[in-house]
Amino acid sequence: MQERLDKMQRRVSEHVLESASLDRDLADRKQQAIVEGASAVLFEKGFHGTSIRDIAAACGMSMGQLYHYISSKDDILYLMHTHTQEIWYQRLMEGGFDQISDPVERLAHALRLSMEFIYENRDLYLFIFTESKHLDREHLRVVLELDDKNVVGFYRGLLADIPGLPLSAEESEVASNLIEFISVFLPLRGWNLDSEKTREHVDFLIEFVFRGLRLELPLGWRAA
Amino acid sequence: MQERLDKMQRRVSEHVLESASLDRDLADRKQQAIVEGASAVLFEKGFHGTSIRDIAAACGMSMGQLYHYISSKDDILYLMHTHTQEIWYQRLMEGGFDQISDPVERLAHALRLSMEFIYENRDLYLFIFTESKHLDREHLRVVLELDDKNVVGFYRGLLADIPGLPLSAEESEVASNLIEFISVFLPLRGWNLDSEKTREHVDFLIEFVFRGLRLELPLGWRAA
Amino acid sequence: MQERLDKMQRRVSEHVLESASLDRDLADRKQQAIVEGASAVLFEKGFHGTSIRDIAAACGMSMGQLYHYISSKDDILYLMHTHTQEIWYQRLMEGGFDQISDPVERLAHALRLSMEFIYENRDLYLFIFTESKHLDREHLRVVLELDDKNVVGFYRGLLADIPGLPLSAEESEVASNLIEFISVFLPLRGWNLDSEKTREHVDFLIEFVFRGLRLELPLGWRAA
Amino acid sequence: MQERLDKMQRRVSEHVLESASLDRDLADRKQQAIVEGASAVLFEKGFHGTSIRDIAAACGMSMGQLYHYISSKDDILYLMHTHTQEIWYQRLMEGGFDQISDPVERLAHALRLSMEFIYENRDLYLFIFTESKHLDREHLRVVLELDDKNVVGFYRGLLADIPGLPLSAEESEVASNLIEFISVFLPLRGWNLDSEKTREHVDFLIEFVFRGLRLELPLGWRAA
DNA sequence: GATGAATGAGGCTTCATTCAT
DNA sequence: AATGAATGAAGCCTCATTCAT
Repeated sequence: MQERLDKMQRRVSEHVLESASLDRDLADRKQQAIVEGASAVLFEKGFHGTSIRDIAAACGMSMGQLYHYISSKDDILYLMHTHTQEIWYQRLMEGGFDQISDPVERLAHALRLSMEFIYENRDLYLFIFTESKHLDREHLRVVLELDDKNVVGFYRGLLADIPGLPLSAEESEVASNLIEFISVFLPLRGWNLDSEKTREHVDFLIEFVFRGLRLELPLGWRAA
Repeated sequence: MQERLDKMQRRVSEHVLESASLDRDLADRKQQAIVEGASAVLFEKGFHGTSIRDIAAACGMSMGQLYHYISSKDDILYLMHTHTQEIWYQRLMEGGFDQISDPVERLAHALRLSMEFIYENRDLYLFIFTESKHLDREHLRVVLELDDKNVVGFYRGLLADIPGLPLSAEESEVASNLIEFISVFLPLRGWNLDSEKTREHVDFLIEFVFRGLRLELPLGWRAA
Repeated sequence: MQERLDKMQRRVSEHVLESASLDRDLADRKQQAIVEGASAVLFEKGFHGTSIRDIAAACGMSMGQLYHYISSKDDILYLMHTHTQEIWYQRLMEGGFDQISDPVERLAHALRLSMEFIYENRDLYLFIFTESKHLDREHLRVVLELDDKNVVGFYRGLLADIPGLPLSAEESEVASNLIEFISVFLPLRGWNLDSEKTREHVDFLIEFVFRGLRLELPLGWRAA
Repeated sequence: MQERLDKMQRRVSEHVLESASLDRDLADRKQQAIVEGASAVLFEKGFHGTSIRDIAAACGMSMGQLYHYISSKDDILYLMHTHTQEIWYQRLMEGGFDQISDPVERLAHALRLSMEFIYENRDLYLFIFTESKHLDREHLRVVLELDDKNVVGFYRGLLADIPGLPLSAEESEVASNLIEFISVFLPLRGWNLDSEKTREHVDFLIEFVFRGLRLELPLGWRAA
């Protein structure tokens, strides 16, 4: 598991910069700083509404410095995507998710952790999902690939571990993608909902998913 | 029912142009032409990537003429949204949906019609959902309001009509929004899925939703 | 003959702008204005040293206007080239060159007219010959093609008309290119020479070429 | 003769660096390495299209190291010029040119050696001639001076050595410059010509020059 | 009424050179 | 001594909107 995360992280600077003479560690740190520095402005103004000048200012970097660690504005969008996947995965690991042996319990726990995390980072997720179309073709390909491997693939793996899952292979595939989709429902389409009751909404969504999958929720799942 | 559609349509030109001297019918027809003419370019290049020149050319209009029927580029985005809601509603009506008396059957039928329609117009829906963030504040407000009234509200009404629906008020509200969300799943996140099996996927999604809502699917629902 | 000139001129706006809705006449006039307006700055600072802002200012146009009539800075370089070929050809025609029936006399006259014209426009020719390498691949191809057809081709035609020219086909080909080359000698490499004696230098160059070609100069050729 | 070459070489580092503390020999060697390392990139991308980073990378040096041996990017252009003159002169010397006593034979031999050398180094010559305009004023002055002294001056000397040369002083001056000019004809304007027949073209050019100068070619000159 | 030429601020990106490490 | 990260001005180009014709 840990090795997958490492692979994921290492990919970041690989895909963004190729310059031979470059301190890779520094580059990674700076890219991290860019993502963190840029987030607030990007969430507020959107990707197209934010200029490179805005981003440089928000990161406390000069434009020139910025361009040492990215090679185009699109790279920032790309970094936002990989960053999102990384921190999502990290949260799952920190949540002790991988210490649960029962696969159904694991699914329930993963759903709750995921939805809570995504809700906490709702600005980020709203940004990611509405701006992903603006990635250029090559970056988009990589991001979708990573998503398929790491996020959808994660749920695919969870479902596959459940013995006697009453779904066909094709249904499982749809379900894996659908679960990811439903997990971002609150940031993407939750504006009509009472934000004081998020906890209840998450409970409902988890129940909804389990029923949809014809699974019984484990005992005491709400205690999570 | 028909009166709701009328109200929806009438809103379009109201919000876009205020000039009293304009023939309202002509304006509506031209706006229709703009939306239809612009769609292909917009889907291909995205809203920011498409210039007013591109749109004028694609509509076979001069830029001047274009600006007689819209007052800013943003209006076009707004028109795309209202247009989408309109044709969605129209399809539902044409689908004979309002002649079904059993509320559960009506829900099943509405889901199928909706998902099929949305899949047929997947470029449009992808566009709408990824570009909605770029509406300016006022247009956005109106679009969300319309969506809440016409689309979410539509599902809200359907659920309310089901006697003994085993959901709390809060859960119903979440569910109405979630149903709309799931109905656009295929265009928004279906890229991993085999496009030859869309029919199966729609079936699965409908079953998923019904189970999620704790409802039994009506007999013969697949025949639809 | 006149038809060749027309063809040449018409090519200019064809290659530079494709936009469907564009007054072709206006475009041609504006492009002419651009070439004429930009020349002085370009000669002084070179192509790379001159910014689009400089050029716009020198032409009395806004940058936006400039870009209605060109589609990139490179286009200006391209226009300079075609413009040069045009005015060179125009001068030859005005010089009554095509009313001379004896082919050898025609050559002598063409050489003198050419060299005089090129010397008068020495800044332009210096610019053209030293900056041509900076044309992008496609424009370069077109320019070389035009040069081969119109300028080198012109000399090729003159040589071909001379009965009993004591040169092989291969030698004629070299000679045609060499004549064009020598005709720009003064602007390109004349800085060591006394600019008061240009007339003499031209005479010498013409004699040099005729001797090189094993041709006798026609009687009274100096009077031209 | 040798002393002229030495003087030429010594000038290089003199003009480029003034820092007294630098080992002159090391500096010369490094500058040599810079010219040789940078050539390929420069020919491919042109002077403006090549960044200092590109050059440093191509030379296998760090940017810092590069700036120890040059003081500005322009210096590199300057070094390319002096380098060109040096290797040209070197080739002439190696070609045994200075062992020929008959002045007309010497001219013929020099022309052939020159043209062959220039053709072999056509990328370099094309570069030199098209980029010389971008030298800053002071460097340009020096380069032109060196050219006048070493290259044109070389031909001037050869012509002066020919007894009974049927040219006036003014004509000789033009001729010296013209000979240099014609010797770079193939790289600069030879693109229309069949590159398989370069040998023939050189022969023709030499004959052309000799006839132009009213000189008889020495017996057996083709055997060279 | 209809056209499309004109505006000009602002977008992204590059790069020669310096200098802290 | 040697490195390459950092600077920031300046480069080319776009485009929503207006308005003279």
